[in-house]
Amino acid sequence: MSEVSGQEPAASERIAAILRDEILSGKIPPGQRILQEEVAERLGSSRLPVREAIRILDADGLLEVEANKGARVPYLDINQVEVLYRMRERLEPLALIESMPALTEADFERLDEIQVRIEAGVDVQAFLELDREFHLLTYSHCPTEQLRDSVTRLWNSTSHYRRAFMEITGARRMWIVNAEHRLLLEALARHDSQDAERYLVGHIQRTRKELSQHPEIFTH
Amino acid sequence: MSEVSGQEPAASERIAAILRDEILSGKIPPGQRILQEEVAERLGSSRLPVREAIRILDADGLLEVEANKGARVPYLDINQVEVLYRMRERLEPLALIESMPALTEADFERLDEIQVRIEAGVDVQAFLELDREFHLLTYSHCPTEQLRDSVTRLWNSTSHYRRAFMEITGARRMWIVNAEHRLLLEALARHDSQDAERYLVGHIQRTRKELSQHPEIFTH
DNA sequence: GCACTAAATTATGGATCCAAACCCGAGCGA
DNA sequence: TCGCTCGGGTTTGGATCCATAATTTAGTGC
Repeated sequence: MSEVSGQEPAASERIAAILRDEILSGKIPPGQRILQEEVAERLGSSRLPVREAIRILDADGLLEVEANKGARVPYLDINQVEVLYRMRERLEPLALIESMPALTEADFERLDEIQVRIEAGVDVQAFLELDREFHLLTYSHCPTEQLRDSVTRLWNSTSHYRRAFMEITGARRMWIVNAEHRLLLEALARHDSQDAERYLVGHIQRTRKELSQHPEIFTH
Repeated sequence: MSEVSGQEPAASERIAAILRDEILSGKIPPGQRILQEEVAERLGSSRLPVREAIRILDADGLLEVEANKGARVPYLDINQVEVLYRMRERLEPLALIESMPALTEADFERLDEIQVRIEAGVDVQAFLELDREFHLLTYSHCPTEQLRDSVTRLWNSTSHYRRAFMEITGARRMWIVNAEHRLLLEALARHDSQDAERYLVGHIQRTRKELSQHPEIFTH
């Protein structure tokens, strides 16, 4: 057999993953309507698994669906994004605390590798992907799936605005991100949950404040 | 036409609502498998809207689905429920703060009415429903849908264990709940967000601690 | 020329049928 | 006796077809 995979993921999962990528990468921007038939044809399936995929992405906070009117990538206003960031400030430290004790040596090596690459200077798209992997990796051993999922949802639904922010501000203040990441890593290595939580909250809070100084991101 | 309703909610929504009720009320307990065909026949529809309903309830945290293996109400162990309570301790104060300024006179009247009925003494099922309405009403004006949904998810996925706890402990320590609710109401009436947050966190924390003293709830 | 209406087009929602995966038990062999 | 394999039945996953709701467009009357 050509497929080595042990478990074929259901077609709906596969389609959801593809659409998720396209939304997170900005290929499908906020406001754009998702046409079931168009997606089905493009991905070579019937409309049914697309419908299920849309439900999945709705649950992920990436789409909003209205009965008989279809699905679209939601526009968020500045107040909504602010609240999403405040949710992150409260939930992510909990995920970090739950995950921290189980972080392995391999995790720390990967985290360091990611941070080195960020510091080497990368374009916006690469930074967004690395930054996402960095933080979600620090939460990855959190044993409670609901918490991991909630955090992922928050990252998903704010990704477009993080990109818009980065594209506006460029790499000017990147040294702050790097300093915060380094401090966080150092606290994690010491297994100092208090410091780790403090640095993480500061990191998210600062981002929120800088973001709210650019209301032009939210005009559409 | 006999139906006055302006907007028929989709069948999948209707079915999801029915199943949600049955899960929250305990008619469908943790561990029980959901058979699509059985539900479809019972509710007089085809399997398709049931499938969509299952996706919705999965997103609500009420079901867990596995590819090709169907959906079931998840068992949670004591550690998972502890983390869900810690999430509540962090998220619900935020929802309360966001909602508080928009609470109306009618809301306060309803809150008082609910509390009076709780104090009058009710059975477990009625208490659970009133308590849920009480708290969710205090969050109802939170303008961010994601936050309201997250809080609702947390209430949903812990409801079974709240019931089990109440059935074990009975009304013995109900006076504490009543005192906490009254203090919370009073702080809300004063528009004192600091006090309201403090009382709310204490309320949830105490419940979590009492719950964790009854590990027998989680044996199955 | 503009506004309102009605029909046609388009997209989503639902039902039925078929295919594939999983589960359980019987039978065989070590 | 235990374990493995093979097969039938059950259940979920996917495709196609039809119904219904929304949108757009063409037409008509003022």
